[in-house]
Amino acid sequence: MDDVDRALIAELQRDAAQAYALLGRAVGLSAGAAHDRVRKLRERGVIRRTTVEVDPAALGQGVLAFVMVDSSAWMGEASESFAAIPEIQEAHVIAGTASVLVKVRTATTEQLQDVLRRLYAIEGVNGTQATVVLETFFERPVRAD
Amino acid sequence: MDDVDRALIAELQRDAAQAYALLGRAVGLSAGAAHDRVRKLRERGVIRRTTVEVDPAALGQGVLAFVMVDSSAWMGEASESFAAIPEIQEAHVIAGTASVLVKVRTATTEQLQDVLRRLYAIEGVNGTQATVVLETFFERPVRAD
DNA sequence: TCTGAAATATAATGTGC
DNA sequence: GCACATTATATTTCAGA
Repeated sequence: MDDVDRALIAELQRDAAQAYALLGRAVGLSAGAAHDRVRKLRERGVIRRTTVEVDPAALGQGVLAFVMVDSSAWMGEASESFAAIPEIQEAHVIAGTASVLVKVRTATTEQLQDVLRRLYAIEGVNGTQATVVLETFFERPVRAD
Repeated sequence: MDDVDRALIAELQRDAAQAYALLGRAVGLSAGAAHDRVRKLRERGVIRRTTVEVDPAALGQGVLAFVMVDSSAWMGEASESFAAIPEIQEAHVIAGTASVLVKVRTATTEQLQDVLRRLYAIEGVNGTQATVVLETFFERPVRAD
């Protein structure tokens, strides 16, 4: 995991569809060497997968909200309960008054309300505190360099 | 933007490195037809780019926190001020008491503290309320199906 | 661990349906 | 808009340094 690996990752985050020859040139390596390093980064799990970034609004998910989920019980084993709600994009156990923070995308605020209803149905959930996003400044990949 | 397009996007989110022949088979299309639809989805901006998903911990960013940024002034034009802090992965203008919600990744809590310091330095920022993530249940792509 | 080249597979394009 | 065929291009592998 040296500077060349980090540069490769940064390039791949920018465009994972480019040829290895180009990728190698960007970091000062031959196509074969770039290929080899990327393969190892995948094997070691540093690179988890190649994926596409989509426009949520184009998929009919123009509403973004963060929801603090308050609970009475220990939520450390409740991962599946949250994963079962498809509108939830992220779920994190947090330190503080609430116990879980979730990121939710829906088409409408009515659907957001329905997600809150389903969150209340999870065993141990006491309350929710939803914060609706008015504008997203930016969402960018994990910093590689 | 029909069900086939949505299925294509879901498949590409799972693995954007697969061949068009496989991709087409997964949604009941020939390789050429799949290729054509994906090209159009890119042109229309539904698919923004092909990228790689990385393990933040492997890049030395094991600390994740969400920070509510309170402000006195209107923060609607402050995008660049937040973007200038590389540890900030996402920044959203929100409805509610705070005005901006940011997602931050650092190596240590000391570095998180330093990010808070830099947030305070932004014109109009009154205070911050950081919530450290203890465990991430999941982070998954935008729902396509 | 890299380079360079050869074999193999895929992408991209165009034609007809 | 889809399927098929053809060309161009990239991936993948391997020998050698």
